[in-house]
Amino acid sequence: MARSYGEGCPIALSLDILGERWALLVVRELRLGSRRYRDLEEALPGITPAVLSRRLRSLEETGVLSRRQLPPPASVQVYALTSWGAELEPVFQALARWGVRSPVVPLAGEISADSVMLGLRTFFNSEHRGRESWTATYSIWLDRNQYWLRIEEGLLVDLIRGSSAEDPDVLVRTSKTAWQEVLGRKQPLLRAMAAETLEASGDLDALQRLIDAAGRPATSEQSLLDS
Amino acid sequence: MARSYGEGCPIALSLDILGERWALLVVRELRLGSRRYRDLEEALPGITPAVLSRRLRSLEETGVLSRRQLPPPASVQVYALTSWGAELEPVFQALARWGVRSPVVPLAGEISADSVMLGLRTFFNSEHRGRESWTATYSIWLDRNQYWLRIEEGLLVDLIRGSSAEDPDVLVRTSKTAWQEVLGRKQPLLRAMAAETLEASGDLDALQRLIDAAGRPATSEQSLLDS
DNA sequence: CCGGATCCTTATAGATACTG
DNA sequence: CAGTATCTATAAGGATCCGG
Repeated sequence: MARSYGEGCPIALSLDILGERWALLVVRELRLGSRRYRDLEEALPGITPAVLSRRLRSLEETGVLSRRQLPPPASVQVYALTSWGAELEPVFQALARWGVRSPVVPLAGEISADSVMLGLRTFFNSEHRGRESWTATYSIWLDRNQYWLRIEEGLLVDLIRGSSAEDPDVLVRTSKTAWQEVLGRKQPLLRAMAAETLEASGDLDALQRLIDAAGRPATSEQSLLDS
Repeated sequence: MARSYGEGCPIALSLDILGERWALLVVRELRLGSRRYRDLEEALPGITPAVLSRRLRSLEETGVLSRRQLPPPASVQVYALTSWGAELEPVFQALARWGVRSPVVPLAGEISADSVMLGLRTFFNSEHRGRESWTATYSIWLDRNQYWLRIEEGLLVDLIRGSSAEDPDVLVRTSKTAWQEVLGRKQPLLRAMAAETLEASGDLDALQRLIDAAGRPATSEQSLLDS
């Protein structure tokens, strides 16, 4: 927040806080829970230590995130969103839904497993299948990354890294790319299982429902620009 | 869009397109309709011609806005959002709702009449008063700026600069600051009228409903940070 | 190792002047 | 009016180094 727009507009204020390069991506990396400096550096290829350090300080000062010392024996420092920082969720949702429809600049490049799972949350449509509602817990492994997901009465109420104490209703083991293809409807669930690129056990019906509900509205290759 | 984050994440793509300084504020200025270069320069105090020019070119190239020549006799060039650019509305809404709750950095400074009217739209809550629904048109003058607003069955369906062919149900003439005080519940409508800081004619009941529905959730002076 | 700070280079923004 | 051109000041990128 070095240079301010100096306006009384809440949008300008948000941009004063989040508008510098890398700032919003640093926040994005904290959406699934707290992370260490090293995790952030790794998740943001291209960021330099000096910039990451400045952003963390600035975002801490403005109340978006907080730094905390984990108790011994871990004793490491982690960064986590404040409750106000967590309220950026609608901003991410809006940006993701907008970006995915980009008609000129193509969406290309690598995407992290975290982002794939967050995309599931972003495009989760609880209105799917005529409000059919279900409740289930999922443990999803994408390569080496484990996620825990809980749907309650058709609403995605929980998505975290790691596992939970309880046993999940569905256990999925797959790769990031195979999971993306299934979510993007490029490959039906059963076909991925037959091809052994996706391994699933438990309530397969609940898994199919999740995939149906999280399907995104096609990434508009042909959505024309209205000049 | 010079430097790209080079990610396949739709959020990163959105930031590639909108993340440079001033870019999103340029777009903000087009939310109420097309504007000329000069209007933008005036509405964005501090922007330099070189930066404005670069942003306009870049936003045009990426499909956010378009440049068009108005037909003679006007024959001037104006900038307008493409339909995809107009889909940024949820992003602005989310950013404004978030920024207004900033717990550390205060919301201070000047705000344009346009932004005041857009704030009305952002905080418009169609659920107000137990879904009571109404239909009305409003012509609102804030100092020298005229706006036209239409509510249909409790939904804000139209907000533009200028006027319409038809006569409005309500006509309001006031200053930007007086209007802000009335919207912010610092001054009741009737008191502002008595003090002659606000002049209104027509369906005053519809005016009161508009004010009730657009009231924002207090700007959290005391909303504490959860460390 | 982890969590940065430092130094140098390059790119972008700010300021001001000027032109078709 | 709608921008370019030029110059200066910041901030970001890249590489290396340092203390716990």
